[in-house]
Amino acid sequence: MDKEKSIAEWVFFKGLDQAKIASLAAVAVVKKYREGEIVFAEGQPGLGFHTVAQGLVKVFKTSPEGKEQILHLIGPGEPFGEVAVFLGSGYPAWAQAMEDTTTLFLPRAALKARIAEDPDLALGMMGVLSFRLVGFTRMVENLTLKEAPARLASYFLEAAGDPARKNRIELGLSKGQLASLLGTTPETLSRILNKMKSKGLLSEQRPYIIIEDRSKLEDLAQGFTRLND
Amino acid sequence: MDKEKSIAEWVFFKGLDQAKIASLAAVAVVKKYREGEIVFAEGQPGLGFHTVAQGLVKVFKTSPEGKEQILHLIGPGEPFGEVAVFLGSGYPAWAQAMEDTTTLFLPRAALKARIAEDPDLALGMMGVLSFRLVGFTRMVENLTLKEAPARLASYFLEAAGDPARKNRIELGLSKGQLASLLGTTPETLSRILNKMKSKGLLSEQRPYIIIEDRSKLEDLAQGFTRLND
DNA sequence: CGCTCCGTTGAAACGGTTCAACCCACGTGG
DNA sequence: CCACGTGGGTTGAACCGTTTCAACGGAGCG
Repeated sequence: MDKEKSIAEWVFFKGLDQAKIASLAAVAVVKKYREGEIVFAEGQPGLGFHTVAQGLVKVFKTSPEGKEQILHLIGPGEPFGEVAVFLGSGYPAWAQAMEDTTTLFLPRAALKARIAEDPDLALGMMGVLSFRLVGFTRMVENLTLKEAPARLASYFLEAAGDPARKNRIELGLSKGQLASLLGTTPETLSRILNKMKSKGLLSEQRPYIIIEDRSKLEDLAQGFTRLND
Repeated sequence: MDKEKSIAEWVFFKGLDQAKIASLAAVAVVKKYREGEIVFAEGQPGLGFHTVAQGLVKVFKTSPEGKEQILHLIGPGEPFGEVAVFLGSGYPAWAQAMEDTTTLFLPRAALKARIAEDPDLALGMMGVLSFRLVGFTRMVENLTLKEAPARLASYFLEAAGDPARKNRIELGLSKGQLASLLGTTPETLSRILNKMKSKGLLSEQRPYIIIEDRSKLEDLAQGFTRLND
């Protein structure tokens, strides 16, 4: 994941020409958050949306007992908090900076006005929303149709990238946070990881995970195989 | 859920004037599906999207072992299959008619052209996508942060509507399908339902469910209470 | 009538969580 | 420089919700 990107590469601005980008940037507000700081709370009125410039933000839900489920991790160039803008509602989840983070904040009114006069921007935004939706369908599929080992395997394969030449994964996350992203607990994650290592599917060289047997990992991810064979 | 709506009431067309609706309808194709018929398959190229005119469609994922997870139920006036249009990808899930169903199909190119020239349409579409996204956040929250009884309770409360005067719910679904929507099995659903009845939370008068104790049901839905007290 | 489909019930098995203890790396302050 | 506390990670064992498998009941329909 790039630490920094030119603004023209940002997902949200992709394909726009310089003039349009400049006109958007003109109404944007730079905001800074310390590691651990809450960017917005669930239910809080959605006055605009953010795009991460530098840093990492997690979007998540919490249960009354304090358990958390991460919905997305947002890195540089990626937007978050968009839905509240279009629904005119509160934010549907929490957002918190996982590192010191800088975002570009676009106020709701300004954004809607721009979109209303610029079809390219509108189409880009719809692409972003659609992409999110596909991500959620996969997430629900993983949570309900696959067990934890398969979810972890899927995660590693996705993190390694499709080109599939890089078998070394840097998980820029604590294992506890990874567990929350995968909808499980740190304990189970630890156990599964051990089993994967002992079966030769992967190894660990902190802070990296090395995929040792990609095809077996893929079988696991798709539910063709169990971790108890 | 209404059995039929005027086209101007459809989610997707809401707020558009008659001329615009007419121009969209002109490029739309009416399609008919028998109960059980597949509307589109996962991965199949997304050549356009549908809006249900009459009937009911389920959008779902399947596991290799044949288990299914319903993502959405789509009723009259609601669109489905939109994301493939904006991503230019295949459909991310399956769609199947649960009753005899008529849809209005809008080809991809026509839609994109219309959106490019009509900001209202674009904003409407973004509203639809955002609404879907919020639904997914709730779904993931329910699946990972709540247990099955709480999910069922949430479902009933939502189905009863917020105005909360109507305590009689018609579930237009087989219990097996409801189980699939809630991410569980018919057997567990049956057991939970029985427990809820025996605890006086609700009763059943086919094909209706009657909420008998709304506040207890709410406590359950929010995880304040367990079904074993 | 008999078939099929849906729903229900029971009992066993399973995956995952929970709780507790423990380890270790690290940073802080005496 | 060492003692100490802290937070992330790991391990073990009991527990729990849910699934699975099998059997059965009833409604609807050819």
